[in-house]
Amino acid sequence: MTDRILQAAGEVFADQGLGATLADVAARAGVGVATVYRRFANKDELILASFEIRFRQSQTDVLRAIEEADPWTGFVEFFEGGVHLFSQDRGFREFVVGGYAESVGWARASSHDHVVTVIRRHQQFMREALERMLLRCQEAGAVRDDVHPSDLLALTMAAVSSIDFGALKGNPAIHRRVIGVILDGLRPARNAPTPLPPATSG
Amino acid sequence: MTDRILQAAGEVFADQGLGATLADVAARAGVGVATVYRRFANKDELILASFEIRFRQSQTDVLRAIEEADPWTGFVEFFEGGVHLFSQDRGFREFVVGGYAESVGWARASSHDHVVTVIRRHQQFMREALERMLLRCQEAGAVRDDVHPSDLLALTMAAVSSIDFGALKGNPAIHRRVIGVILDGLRPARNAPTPLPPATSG
DNA sequence: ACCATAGCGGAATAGTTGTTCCGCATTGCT
DNA sequence: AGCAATGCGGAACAACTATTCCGCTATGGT
Repeated sequence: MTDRILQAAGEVFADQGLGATLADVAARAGVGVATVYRRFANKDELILASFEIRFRQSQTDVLRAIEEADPWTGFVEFFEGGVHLFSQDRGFREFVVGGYAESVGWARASSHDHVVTVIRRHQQFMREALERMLLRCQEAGAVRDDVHPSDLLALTMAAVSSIDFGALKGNPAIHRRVIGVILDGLRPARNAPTPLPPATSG
Repeated sequence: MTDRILQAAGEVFADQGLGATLADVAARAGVGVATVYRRFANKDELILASFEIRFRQSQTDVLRAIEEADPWTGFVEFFEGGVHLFSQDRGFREFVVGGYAESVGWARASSHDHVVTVIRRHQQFMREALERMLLRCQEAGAVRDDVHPSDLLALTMAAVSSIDFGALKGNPAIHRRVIGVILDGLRPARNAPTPLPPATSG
């Protein structure tokens, strides 16, 4: 039953965002709210648990990028694939872009500490992995030297945030074009721009 | 008194975001909530009115960019200056990035129509101006040809959203570096990257 | 000075949502 | 079957905030 709730939470948060009601989640899971609370201390814990699969996926994505033979190819695949992950989950976007992870919104329940710990651990992992990915690219001359790992986080968030713009404008693939521009901006030098993906696909 | 309320609203929304309470605004203005409601039909109208100055500023920024002798310089100044505007107003950021302008959040009161009209007018203006700015750059060979005006909006929002990341991380200038990368990505060709601004200034 | 009135502040209202509580059903044991 | 206990659903509770209402005050005219 825990699984059914997690599944429902994942779906509801993915398409309504974090503002979705626990009543919605419960209804979707076909259970009462109390049952949700019996399995998860509070909404934050539920959100966190429902995102654990996303955390894992993100981590897998970076690792794959690092293991890719060509550093730059790995980098590009991370950006495109990793960011694509976000395009399917509005809740996860709000979670990351909105800074929920470190803002007041998460200072609610007694489980605060646990939530913060899990998030910090994930952030730490991502930070280190991104740094390695970046360094590898820079050593190979694939990425300009003046980019810092924290820039990468910010650029990722920037790219992610453009997903909502596309969704809003009925142009769901526009974030791929934004990613294209950003990737080109990260190159040390180039004679011609890498063509952007068409505005409508994906 | 209307002015005092607007002033207070501007300040409160700027540093607490759109979630700020009308009680906060009233207190800041040194008046009761009822007085706020006597001057503005509801919260949306107040928000809108308090942002009108930002709308005007944004419009001025684009126009200046278009009138700048060198198209690319104008473009850069727009991005840096225009986006800088956002860095000082969390509410305005949420308004633009969060898609408040066209999302359900604004389907509240009876003033809905008025609010939507004003926003649409501003968006229309910005869209056209950005398009002109972009075209001018492309004709001068300063910006790659495959960029579309709607990409510009998305890129602007992406850059804006990175402001919050910087604020969160205690690195308030990181959005300037994000802008730097994006601008470089918009160039048709270049031999070396344009150096990014240092991570700590501004 | 008195009165009428416009305009104010803050309490009361209404709606939303996270969280808890309670009576009931179901299940498993004897 | 009878009983106990586990676990459920939904109603009740609490907190928050947009919005409205009401009694009072201050002002301006006579």
